[in-house]
Amino acid sequence: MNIKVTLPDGSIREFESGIKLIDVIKSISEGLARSSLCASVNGVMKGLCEIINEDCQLKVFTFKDAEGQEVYRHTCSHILAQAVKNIYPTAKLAIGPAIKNGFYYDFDLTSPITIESFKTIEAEMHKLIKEDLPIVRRELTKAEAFDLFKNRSEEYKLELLAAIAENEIVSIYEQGNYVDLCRGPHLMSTGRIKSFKLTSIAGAYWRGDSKSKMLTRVYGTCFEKKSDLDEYLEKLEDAKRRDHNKLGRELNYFMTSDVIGQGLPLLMPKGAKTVQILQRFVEDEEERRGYQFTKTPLMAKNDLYKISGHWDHYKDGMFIIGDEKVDDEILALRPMTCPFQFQIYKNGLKSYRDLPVRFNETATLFRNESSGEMHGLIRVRQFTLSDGHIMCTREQLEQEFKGVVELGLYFLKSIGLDKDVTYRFSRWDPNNRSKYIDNPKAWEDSENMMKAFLDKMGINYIEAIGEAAFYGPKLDIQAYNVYGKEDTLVTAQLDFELAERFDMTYIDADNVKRNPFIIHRSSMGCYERTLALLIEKYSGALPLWYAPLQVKVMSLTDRTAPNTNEIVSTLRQLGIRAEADNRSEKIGMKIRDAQLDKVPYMLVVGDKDVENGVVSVRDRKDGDIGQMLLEDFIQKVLKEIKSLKVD
RNA sequence: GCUAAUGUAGCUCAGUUGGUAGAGCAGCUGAUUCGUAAUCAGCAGGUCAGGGGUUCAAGUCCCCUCAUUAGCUCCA
Repeated sequence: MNIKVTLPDGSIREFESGIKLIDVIKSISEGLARSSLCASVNGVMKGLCEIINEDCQLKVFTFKDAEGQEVYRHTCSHILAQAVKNIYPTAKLAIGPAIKNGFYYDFDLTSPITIESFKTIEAEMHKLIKEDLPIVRRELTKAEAFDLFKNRSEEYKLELLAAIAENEIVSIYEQGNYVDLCRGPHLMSTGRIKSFKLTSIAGAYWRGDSKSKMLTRVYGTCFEKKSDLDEYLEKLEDAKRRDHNKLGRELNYFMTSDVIGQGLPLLMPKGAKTVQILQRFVEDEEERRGYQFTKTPLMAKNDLYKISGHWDHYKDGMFIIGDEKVDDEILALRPMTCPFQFQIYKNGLKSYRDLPVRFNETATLFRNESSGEMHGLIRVRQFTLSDGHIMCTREQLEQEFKGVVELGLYFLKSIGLDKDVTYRFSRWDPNNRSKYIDNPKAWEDSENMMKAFLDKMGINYIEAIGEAAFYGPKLDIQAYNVYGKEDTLVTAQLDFELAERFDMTYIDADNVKRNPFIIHRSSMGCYERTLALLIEKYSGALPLWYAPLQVKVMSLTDRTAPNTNEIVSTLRQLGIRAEADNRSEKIGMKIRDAQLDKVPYMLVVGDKDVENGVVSVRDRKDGDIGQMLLEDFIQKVLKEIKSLKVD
């Protein structure tokens, strides 16, 4: 019997039923057969050894396709597992998927794997690849699979099987002496893997549950071409060189101290200067956009957090002063600003004519992150947020929400991060209600509302279930550090609950008391985190307008030291951040130091410059750009600052 | 919090099977006054993260604490 197959180019060919996919592809082109890794048949992913026996639509994937890469890397994770089993026969297999740029496999080991063992494991993997073991897919009943993995003492596989429905058929993949429970698909044989490298080792909880056993996770990466692998590894190395945690310390933006404590970085003059510039910029711009600036206490009685719900939902994350059993009054450092600004809103009766009320605050917050979470300036225990809350009517909500998102984007664009973020619509998880205010109707309403706003604004977002705040859905603008780890930079949140809890009201036009809607928002995120991301993005060479030092003025000889001092003082009068370098060093040395310090402009002042009334200008990127009048240099700098800062 | 790695001069690092603590850069002093990424010489610099233990002897071996890093979990 023949079947009709619609080929990738749209043409239809007939084949004998039961033909292997690889043979179908070979009939299209030998070249494609060599580069193809997997295929989809009527939209279902298949390995190339699998057969087809019905009319179908065929798509073929190579390493150029995400589908092909995934299968390729997934197979490489199986080879890793096989190698580990060969070397450590007592190792138990957990799971081993493909991930972005690579793969991992989780093992339960009796003796630990170290980085030093990577060489041995990689050698074994090379051996398995060289043997070019065929990878065979078999389908078993759940009971058969259970027996198989029981005989092999793979307890984790048994646990995975237990979660599968009783009468379901499961697939296993075999290569040589190795068997894995796996949905697949996989490559046809181990020899298809061309270049790989094990990259790191880490602990990971079984099934991602912190109550479960900690397994050993081995990470690796693989590519079809050695050159692509090398390029990727080089990119990783380059990213590490930009790590703010290293660069930020080297360039004296921040430091930490053993006696101060974990997650409590100290911003040094350079870091503090940039943060100050950004804060002033944010505060001024928000004032223009109708925000009123507040300054509220850094701590409060726990009664406040009991009303807000934080005491129930996030007590573990707060620094609490006093012992409930001993003290009458318990204070807590604030982990957020909202209930404080809410108290200001409540001061005095509000009319609908007063709305929207927009409060902003440069708010220092304290969150007791668990010890393993801290990361440089990105995750810390004390930070300063460009915080704010808007109280408005239902009718004003869309306009206000839009304003919040636009403001956030404006700031991101101003500092240069707007192209490096993704948008996440963070929703609640109806299956995990203990984390949220249990009011499904309100969740549905507010999520629908936010979705409508986002769609109307044309924001390209992904939805994330279970990432909402406990009081409402969020739009999170996500940024990525040099390791690819994601963190929230800016957030805009709808709150349908706290106004009622805090008895925040306004008198509406019909003389009825109503609760306002609340938007919780940040506009530039928290400054420590933003600074970290900026250092990574620019490798420490921050754009002129918020670089801590803008101009270094260098004397060529001791004779011109008075001139550099005078130039520095002129620049400072105009608000340009300048410093003199009058050391008795050669100019090459001074330039080297200023370059390493990533100062945007260097002015060399020698006898000739003084004679001609000019300065010799050096740009940190373009090098020596020649002599110009100091006045012209000033105009150039001021113009550049203006053009960088505002869209 | 969990799994693991790391912590030696201001910085980057070396330090062998346990036997008196090392280099480069930075710093200080002196000389040099120089035109776009390191001038030369001399000097000084350490409770080897902190604490406890084993040993005739500990930077080195063991235990605890603190901090840093990667990943997991968490992230209002």
